[in-house]
Amino acid sequence: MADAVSTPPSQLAQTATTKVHEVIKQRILDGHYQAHEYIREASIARELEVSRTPVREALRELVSEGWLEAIPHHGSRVVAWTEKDAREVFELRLVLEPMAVHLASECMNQECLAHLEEMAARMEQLTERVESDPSVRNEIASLNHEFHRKLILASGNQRLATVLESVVRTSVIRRNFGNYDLANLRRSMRHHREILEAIRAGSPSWAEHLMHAHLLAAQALHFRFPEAPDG
Amino acid sequence: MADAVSTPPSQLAQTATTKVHEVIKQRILDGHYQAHEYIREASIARELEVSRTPVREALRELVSEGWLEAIPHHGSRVVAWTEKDAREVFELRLVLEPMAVHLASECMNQECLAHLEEMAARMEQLTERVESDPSVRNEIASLNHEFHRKLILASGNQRLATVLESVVRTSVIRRNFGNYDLANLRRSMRHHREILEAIRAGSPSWAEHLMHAHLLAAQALHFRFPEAPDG
DNA sequence: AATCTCAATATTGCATGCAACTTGGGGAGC
DNA sequence: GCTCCCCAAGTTGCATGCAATATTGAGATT
Repeated sequence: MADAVSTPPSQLAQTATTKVHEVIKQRILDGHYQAHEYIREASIARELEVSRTPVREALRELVSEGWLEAIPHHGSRVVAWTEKDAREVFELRLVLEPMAVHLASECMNQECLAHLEEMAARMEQLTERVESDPSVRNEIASLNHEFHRKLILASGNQRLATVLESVVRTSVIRRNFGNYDLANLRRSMRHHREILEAIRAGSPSWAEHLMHAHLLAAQALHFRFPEAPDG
Repeated sequence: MADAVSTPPSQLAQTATTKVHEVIKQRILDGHYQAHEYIREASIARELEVSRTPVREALRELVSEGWLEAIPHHGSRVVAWTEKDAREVFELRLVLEPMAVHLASECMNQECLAHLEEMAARMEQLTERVESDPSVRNEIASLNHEFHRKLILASGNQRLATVLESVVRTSVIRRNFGNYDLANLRRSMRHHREILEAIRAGSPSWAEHLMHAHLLAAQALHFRFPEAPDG
């Protein structure tokens, strides 16, 4: 699970800059770095035993990607998330993900579809264990993220995938499923299966509207518990 | 027109890095740097009389923003645009801009609407001069870009604006209106006025569908002349 | 007591030198 | 003549030192 969400800037050449980039990104996701916390070049450089140069380059990238915000001559800090940000992200997902599923169902190949069905099945199995072992929530969340990602990539529109990832990643990755009770989890999993059914049936419109409903359900739950578990 | 499309990374502190950033971006738009041309750190540093450090940082940013692509240990070069890229961008605009107009018409204030109407009127005036003075095409294109940008910003969704700008900027900025004959130009300008009418009438749905049609017309013209004037 | 000034400190911004890596060409071997 | 290997040139990757700028706290002034 270490390299799941990572996206090496260009190709996967392990250079010092990319290493710093990944470490900081992971720490933001982990919550190790909190909102509005400053990332000091010298301290992270000491800690990772590199010079300030690759740290500076990694920070620049993270700023461009929206993880950090830079204040000239003062430093870079982790961006803070407001309720408005969450609304903006949902607004965009509500439009882009149904579009992606529509496109994906028009050009989906059997192999990819089978893989997605397998993922959906695994998530459903895990869901039935969530009450006896709460730690599987994390596993489900990570599988869910990967499921959506794969589905979006299958749209064939590379830009759409890039844009969606850059919009989604920061917000929902961690908190997802914290609010879900067992009934809502089961419903979410059924949505996944049904979307794949629609794709297999060759109905882009069916798949598209299911995804729309799927996200509206997630949105409703999200705003029912405004600042829920891990805020 | 110099600072029209520029977006300083964070705030407008004129540092060497931002200067290099702006210069290279402008040169890509100008066509001074061609597709797949490598930008050598040392040469641009000599030319702008700075060291390689700010150049490297600017290049990193430009890679993250999608203007350049980096090949580790080999260099950064201007991205090349294929027909597939153009299709992807139109697919995204067709979904995002109507959405933006819908949102904008729900929260538009009178001042902003008046400004947009003024811009639309100016463009219409310029259109009638395009046959006697072909150079006004550039002015119209720039006004058009600004019109769409303002409209999108009025949606109130900052992320939507950021995403759209990052998707649109590279593709259509330069070639727009090269293909348009007078009839198509006039129709395009009428679309603008009608969109504003719909907003003033308080009908988000009307405005949204007009924008959709507006972009479909542009798309049709674009792909009618696959590699038209300034490719 | 409140406020303004200024200097000390912390941090980023930039320049330079060297190391690591990629690439292309020439020569040895087959 | 062809292929492989190795080296040299060119380019990026990184470390270090210094300059420029922002912040903060103490002390002087009102």
